[in-house]
Amino acid sequence: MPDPSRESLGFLLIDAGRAVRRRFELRAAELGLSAAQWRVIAQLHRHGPLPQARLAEYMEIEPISVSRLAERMEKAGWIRREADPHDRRIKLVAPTDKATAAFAEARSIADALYADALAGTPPGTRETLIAILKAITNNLSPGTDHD
Amino acid sequence: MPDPSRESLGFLLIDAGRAVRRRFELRAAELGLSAAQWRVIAQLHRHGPLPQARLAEYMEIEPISVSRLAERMEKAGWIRREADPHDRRIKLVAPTDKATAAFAEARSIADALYADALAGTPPGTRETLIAILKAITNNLSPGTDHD
DNA sequence: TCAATATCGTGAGCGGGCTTACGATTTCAA
DNA sequence: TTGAAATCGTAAGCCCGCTCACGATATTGA
Repeated sequence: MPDPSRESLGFLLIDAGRAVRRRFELRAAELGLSAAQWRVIAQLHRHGPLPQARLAEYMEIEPISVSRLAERMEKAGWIRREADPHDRRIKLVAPTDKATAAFAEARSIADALYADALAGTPPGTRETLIAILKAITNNLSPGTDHD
Repeated sequence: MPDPSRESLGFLLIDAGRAVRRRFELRAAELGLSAAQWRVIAQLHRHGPLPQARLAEYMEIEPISVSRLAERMEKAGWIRREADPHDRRIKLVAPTDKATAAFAEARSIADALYADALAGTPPGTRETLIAILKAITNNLSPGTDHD
């Protein structure tokens, strides 16, 4: 039998993603930052202050998930949520100084982690993997117009 | 700036995994089977009836997660949980006929999904990706003795 | 102008992960 | 033999996704 579980692309993908997340959170535990929270901060540093709806698009999750996430992050002092002066529906999310400081830390944790993850693989593996993952996400995402 | 979010291996991995899971569950919705539940059934068909602790090891999740998952699956009629005659601590998990029937269905859904996911990529991409993902999981898992 | 439509954020409730902590068993070593 | 240690399953309580449903606000079109 062709090993219905271990050879399954989906299983492997989900396993690998979970392993990376688990390791990151283990090492970033003292920062008090989860993987999802780090993703938020990274988006904010990339794009500047954002409405929650925009954040949801960039992260490719649902607005309600951003709502909960932002609520916890605001409570923990990672972000501020300010009213948009031009549109009273919108809450503009911005990183605090604490978030900006943690960003660099988390980045280096992640870099070290990726090095660990790819240890022992041939050179160029990272680029190959990135290209494949982008293709997969593009192929499977409905609004297919990333990057 | 080197695109701190979109180029991040972790983000890409998590995004791709989520995209695959989302698509699978969309198509398997009429089976009433989630990705995690399908993983359980796949393990049972691979290994036969298992104690929950063994299932947790194979799936690389915590026993408590299996506990909840199995509880829901039992209620939905996917599995039975029987007492082990030789060890009263153990609950042996076995698939029902309903699960066995759904297994083949889900398998073909997954196969079609993987084909979609890798559409437009060079031949051999699948094998390359599988090899890399296995390496990552091995590198990052504590008990490192998989396949 | 003003009613229909679209967008924004969130409540309720659920699935699936996790850590920590526990009682019930079994196994093992003194 | 018996007490310590390991193993099994689960309760409690959290984070992070989701669908469905909703009020509030903007935008648009008749």
